[in-house]
Amino acid sequence: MVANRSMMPEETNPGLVSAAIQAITQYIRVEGLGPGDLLPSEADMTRRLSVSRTVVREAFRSLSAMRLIDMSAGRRASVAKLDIGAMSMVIEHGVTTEQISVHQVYDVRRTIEMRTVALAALRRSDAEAAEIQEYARLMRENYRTPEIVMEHDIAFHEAIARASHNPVFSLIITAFSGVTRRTWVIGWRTRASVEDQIKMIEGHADIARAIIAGNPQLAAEHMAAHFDKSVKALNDAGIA
Amino acid sequence: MVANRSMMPEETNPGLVSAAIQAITQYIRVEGLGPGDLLPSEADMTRRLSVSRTVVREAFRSLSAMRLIDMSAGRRASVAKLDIGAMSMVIEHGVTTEQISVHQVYDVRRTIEMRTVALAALRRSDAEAAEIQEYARLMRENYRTPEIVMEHDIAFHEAIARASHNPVFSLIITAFSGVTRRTWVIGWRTRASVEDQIKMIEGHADIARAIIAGNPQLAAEHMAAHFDKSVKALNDAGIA
DNA sequence: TCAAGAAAACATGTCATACAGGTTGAGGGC
DNA sequence: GCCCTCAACCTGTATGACATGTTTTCTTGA
Repeated sequence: MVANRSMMPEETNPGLVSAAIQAITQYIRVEGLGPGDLLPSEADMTRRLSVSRTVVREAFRSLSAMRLIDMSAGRRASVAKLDIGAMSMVIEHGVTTEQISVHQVYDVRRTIEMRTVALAALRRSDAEAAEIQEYARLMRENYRTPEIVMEHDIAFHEAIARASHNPVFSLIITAFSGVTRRTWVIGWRTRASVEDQIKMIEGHADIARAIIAGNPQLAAEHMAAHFDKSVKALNDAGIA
Repeated sequence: MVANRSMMPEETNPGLVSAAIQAITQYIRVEGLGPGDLLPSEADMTRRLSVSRTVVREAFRSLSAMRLIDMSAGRRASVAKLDIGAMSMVIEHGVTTEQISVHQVYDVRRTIEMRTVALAALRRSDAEAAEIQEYARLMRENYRTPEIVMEHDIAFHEAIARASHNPVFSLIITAFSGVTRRTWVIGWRTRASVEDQIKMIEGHADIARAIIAGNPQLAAEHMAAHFDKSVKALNDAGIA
């Protein structure tokens, strides 16, 4: 069985697998597939591309790892809904291999979230406003249990990103959540007194109120203040 | 040969491959590997994880597709330098499956680039400043050949992102370049007269000058104006 | 002694085959 | 007409084989 090595004029990597990945993504584009639509079976793809099932499988598997497609036993692969999948892994990888610092992540988050919060103030539905407010309330209610505060904190920021109604913002912010989880507690601990901790939680309530009031400027200011305090906490903790 | 299915307490996907991916990334973290460092061979990993080479290969291949590791024939896989790899594929996928609109991408770019340009004005080295200026010059010089203008345009924005000295910004902006390539010409064509086109190119020169002058406010203003004009051009072209 | 070159050891790339187990739809029994 | 069973199809994993690329080792010759 002879493989066609010359289909892709500008192939990134040599190798049949890369070509197969290209072919599959191109298939999605050409066929105009959307989330949920089924792809050809592996056997089918094997015939189309004239390569072994091994190659096709590795290609499918790669796309699945990036969450561009969904795979599960017995059923054919389908086009996936937008998902952080790969993006969060790239960020995590960058941080764990020390190619990205926590400060750099916070700068990006600050930049983006000053925008998402303003958009949220302008575009949020009532349900979204209620959800955001609820997370702020839950943070206050559980202020004695850092882990729970953290999860609601993260959910709070993700909810704001969703309320911006721009999935790209949502995608990026959610991709950072993993890094946030690994540094959040450190920032919390530098807030020595309970008053400081409550003040930090109240910062979230301020943001929520500004969103509900539909005041983008105020919301952005509160968000900026919140990040400035977070970065200061990281600095105090000696995080590079 | 019996596989150990219970290593990972919080496995995301069922299946040995997902577990293997987790194990490999964890290996990188635990061993403290950085870019260029070698990973165990497939055979080695096969023994460690007690799974078939098939599974290990699919895991390696997935990480390679996300550009978290580098693979090539004959040599062992190594930890990769930070690369857009996966991120650009996620964005492309979102756009081609119509889960992300071009406008949404532009909003994100505007948000981020107003920051990168300000940072670049503050932090750019002389070499970086010269590079940015050079791209602006090349745009002017080739104003008759849209494709060349486009490539220099993209390089211009990427250079600014690099000059921000925050690789995360650089990563995100570069990940959008693919989408930009697919819409740029449309925006160009709506600029009917040569004067409009030159005005657009001069906008880039304005940005470059502000960066060289070390004026972050001015640079951000020029960048905002540039994006406003670009979005208007897309609107005029009827891009949703 | 040492350097160049050959060979062995090791690594990945691809293929073929096999079988277990999940999913789905067709057909038959009621 | 409904439910059940089973066949057809699909993915998940394992194994073995061989081509080809890379590194290490050892031999050989100067």
